[in-house]
Amino acid sequence: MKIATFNINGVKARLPALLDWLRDSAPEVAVLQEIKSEDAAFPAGPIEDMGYNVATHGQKGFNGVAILSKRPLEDVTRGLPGDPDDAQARWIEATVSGGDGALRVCGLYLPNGNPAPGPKYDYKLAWMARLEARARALLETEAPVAIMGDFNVIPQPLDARDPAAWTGDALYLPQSRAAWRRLVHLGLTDAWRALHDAPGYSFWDYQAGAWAKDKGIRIDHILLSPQAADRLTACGVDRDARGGDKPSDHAPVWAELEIG
DNA sequence: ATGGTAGGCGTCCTA
Repeated sequence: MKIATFNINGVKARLPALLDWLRDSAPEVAVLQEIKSEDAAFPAGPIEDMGYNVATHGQKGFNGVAILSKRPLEDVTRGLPGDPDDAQARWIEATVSGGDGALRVCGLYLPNGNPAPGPKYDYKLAWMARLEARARALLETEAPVAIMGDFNVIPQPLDARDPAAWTGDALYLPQSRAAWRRLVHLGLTDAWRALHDAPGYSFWDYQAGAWAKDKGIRIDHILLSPQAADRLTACGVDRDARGGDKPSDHAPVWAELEIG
């Protein structure tokens, strides 16, 4: 089962690029971030025509997440637990059943948090604390779970071409990276880092020729529960998508799990 | 080199 995450930065502007990527990479399950669309306006038709079931958790103008799956989506839930007053659409879960087991898929768009310090950074850290609580509950199920999306965290210096440029940024501040470590240390496997020593960038700013100079960062991650990590066979970044026509500023990240 | 670019129903905000 090939699973993938892709921050598409606006589904309306990105629909041709999204359809091209789905055709070329053909993930079984894909989570999307920054759809920047309400549920009713999400262009599900052309995606369903490619054989995907679609579940969205949208919001007008900003944020918004979705899950696409060639197999039926079961038990869909929307919103990260822990704060009933949080109106930002950044979390969606669904179960995808394979022939020999089910995978709980979580798609997330973690708050950027800039400028830091400030209320946006406070929101990021509070959101990460809620994420840790949700991950702990998911791990207690002892089932295959994938928590994936745009984490807006650069875990280590290796994950940035120019780490010094990110000093003081909410994506790289010690508190952000400590919260990431607390999450992973619950018992999750960072799929890319488990299989690769290479940087594995997934984001390049539109500005200042970052893509041309490969000044990237790795912020799109796939975290696996032990029961999912046992079945991990490959992980990759679809860099071609970043170099295409009218690209997102992110590239998709995918993992292959031996779940039939 | 403290700029630069992109998307969204927007005369700015978010990234």
